Amino acid sequence: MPEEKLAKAPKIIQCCPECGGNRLMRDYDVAEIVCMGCGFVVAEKLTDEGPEWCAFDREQMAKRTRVGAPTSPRVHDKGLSTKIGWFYWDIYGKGLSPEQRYQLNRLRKWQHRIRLSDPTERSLAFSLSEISKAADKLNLPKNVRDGASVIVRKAAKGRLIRGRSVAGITAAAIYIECRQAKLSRTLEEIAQASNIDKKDVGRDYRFLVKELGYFIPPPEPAQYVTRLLNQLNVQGTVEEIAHKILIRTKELKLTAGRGPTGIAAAATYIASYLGGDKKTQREIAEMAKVTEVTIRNRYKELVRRLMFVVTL
DNA sequence: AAGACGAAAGTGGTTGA
DNA sequence: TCAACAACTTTCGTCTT
Repeated sequence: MPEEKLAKAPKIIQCCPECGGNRLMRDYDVAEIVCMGCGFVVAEKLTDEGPEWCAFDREQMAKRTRVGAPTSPRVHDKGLSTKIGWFYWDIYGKGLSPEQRYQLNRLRKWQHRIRLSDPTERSLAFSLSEISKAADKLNLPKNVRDGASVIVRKAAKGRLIRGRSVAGITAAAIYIECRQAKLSRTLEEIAQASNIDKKDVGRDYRFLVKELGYFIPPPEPAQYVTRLLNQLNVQGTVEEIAHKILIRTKELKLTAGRGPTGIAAAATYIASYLGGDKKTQREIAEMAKVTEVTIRNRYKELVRRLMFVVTL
C-alpha cells in the first residue's frame, strides 16, 4: 500500500476516552490497549505485528517468514479464512472504476454467503456475535469471552444445541464462564444482557454443565461484596469489616443454603453501620437486587451468630 | 417522615418418590 | 410428574429514630 493510503489508516489513540489519561499500555496477551489510569479498555482485538520466532541470519529469516494472523476462538472460522478488504483501490493505490466497484461488491457478497453457508457455521457465527454484544454490555474481560466461545463450540460439536435456542445456549455459556472466572455476574444480569428469559438461560446452563461435565462451585458472597461496596461508594474501614464478617460467616458455615447475594448485602449493611458510613437497607437492597426483608433476615441471623465471635 | 421491623401470603426452584 | 420444602419476595400495618 502506498504512503498516502497508509495515512488513511485509523489514527492511533493517544489518550484514554474515559479518564483522559495518557498512560496507555498495549497488552498482547489479551490483545488490548488498556488505560493504566482507570482500567478502561481503549482498543481490543490487536494483532501482534511482531514475529514469534528468532532469526539469526538472512537465510533463517527467509525460511521462517510466513504470513497469517493469530487464530481467535471468537470468530466462527477462527479467523483463518480470507476476507476481501473493504477498500476501493487496487494494489497500486489507484481508485477503481464504478464497474470494478460493482464487481468487488458482488464478490464480497458471495464470499460472505459461502463462508456462512453451512447452518452450523451460521448459528455459530450468530452465537459468537451475541457473546460479543452481551460481553460488551456486561464489561466482561477477554478471557471470559474466549471461554464462552469455546463452550459454544463444544456444544455445537457435541450436537447439544439441537432443539434448543442458540441464544439460550450462548447466554448459558457466558454464565458458565463468569462462574468459573468467579466474576460477580448474576444469572439475571446475563439473561437481561442477552434479552432472554432468566428461566431459559438457567435451564440451558444446567443442561450444559451436566452434558459437558463441568464442576462449578456455588458462588461466594465475597464475590458480590466488592462490587456492592463499589456501587455504594464506600471503602476503607467498611470494606475491611465487611470482609472480616464474610470470613467468619464462611468459617461458621452460615452461608449454607442461603443466597450469596443476600449474605453479601447483609454483611455490607452491618459493615456500613459499624464502620460509621451507614447505608439504609433500601439502598443496599436496590444495589444487591434483593429485598429489604431478606437483608433483615440475614443480618439478624449474622448478628446473632457472630456476636460472640467477631471482635470488630 | 424516613427507616426499620416482622407477620403473612405468594412465587419459583429443587428434591425425592 | 407431582407434592413437599426452603429460600426469597411482596405487601402492609406498626414501631422507632
